Amino acid sequence: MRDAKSSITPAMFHILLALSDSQRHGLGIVREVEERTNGSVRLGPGLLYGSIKKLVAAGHIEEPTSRPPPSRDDPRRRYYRITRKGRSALETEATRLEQFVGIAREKRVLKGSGAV
Amino acid sequence: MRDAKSSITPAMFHILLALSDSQRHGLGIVREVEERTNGSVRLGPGLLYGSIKKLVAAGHIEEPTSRPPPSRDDPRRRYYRITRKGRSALETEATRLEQFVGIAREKRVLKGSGAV
DNA sequence: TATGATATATCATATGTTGATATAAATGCG
DNA sequence: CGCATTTATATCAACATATGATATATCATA
Repeated sequence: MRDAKSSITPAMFHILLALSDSQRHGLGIVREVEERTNGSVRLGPGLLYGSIKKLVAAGHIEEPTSRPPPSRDDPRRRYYRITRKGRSALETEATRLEQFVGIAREKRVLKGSGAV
Repeated sequence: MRDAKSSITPAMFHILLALSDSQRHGLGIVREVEERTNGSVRLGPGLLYGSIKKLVAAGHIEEPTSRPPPSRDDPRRRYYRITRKGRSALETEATRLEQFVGIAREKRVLKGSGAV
């Protein structure tokens, strides 16, 4: 919906979150997101590579010059790391979601979270 | 992105959340959402009425038989209230968002929330 | 050296969002 | 009262985002 000032898409949020603690390649991002969310978020190839392209264009992520040691590397892979700008956008979005969860808690939508 | 088993859209989430503590009419929903989110979520007419139509079709919300006393009513309004099914879908989505915020916290993306 | 797994990439289609436009009735005021 | 403004619902074309099939190539291994 109409968000206050240009924010990231849900797919971009998950990609940035996956890159927030480590650089990863495309399918590495997919695995991290799937594991962390218990399979509730699954990024298909169209969404993944399309979103990566936009995130690079926006300066939210970039390809690092360094790669893992050849023993653990695979030349087909393209690695990405989050930029300062990307981390800032991610933080903004995480804070927004936190606010939504807070509203849900106030309205007693979430089970077992007595506090108001 | 590809969510585990048919879930609601972001717009539907906010509409259900606005209806979770009171029945409201269309523009009443818009106001509630805008206030609660500090203006960060704004529902335009296309998204509002389109989403309402789908939520009714899905059995997540319904039009109540009772209306406010004539003194406070406006016959142009169409009121809606959340159903059991809608509340369940809302709870599921709120729990998902809570999980995402938890991940962000673990990855130290959110400022001033020391705990891991 | 074949086979399956991994990896990136694109595309047509489907779904979701935006904002302009339309229509009409309620409200406020000189 | 008469008239402008606000409130209210509704639709639509254009645009953005997501889905899943398809393509291509390389890697790992039996």
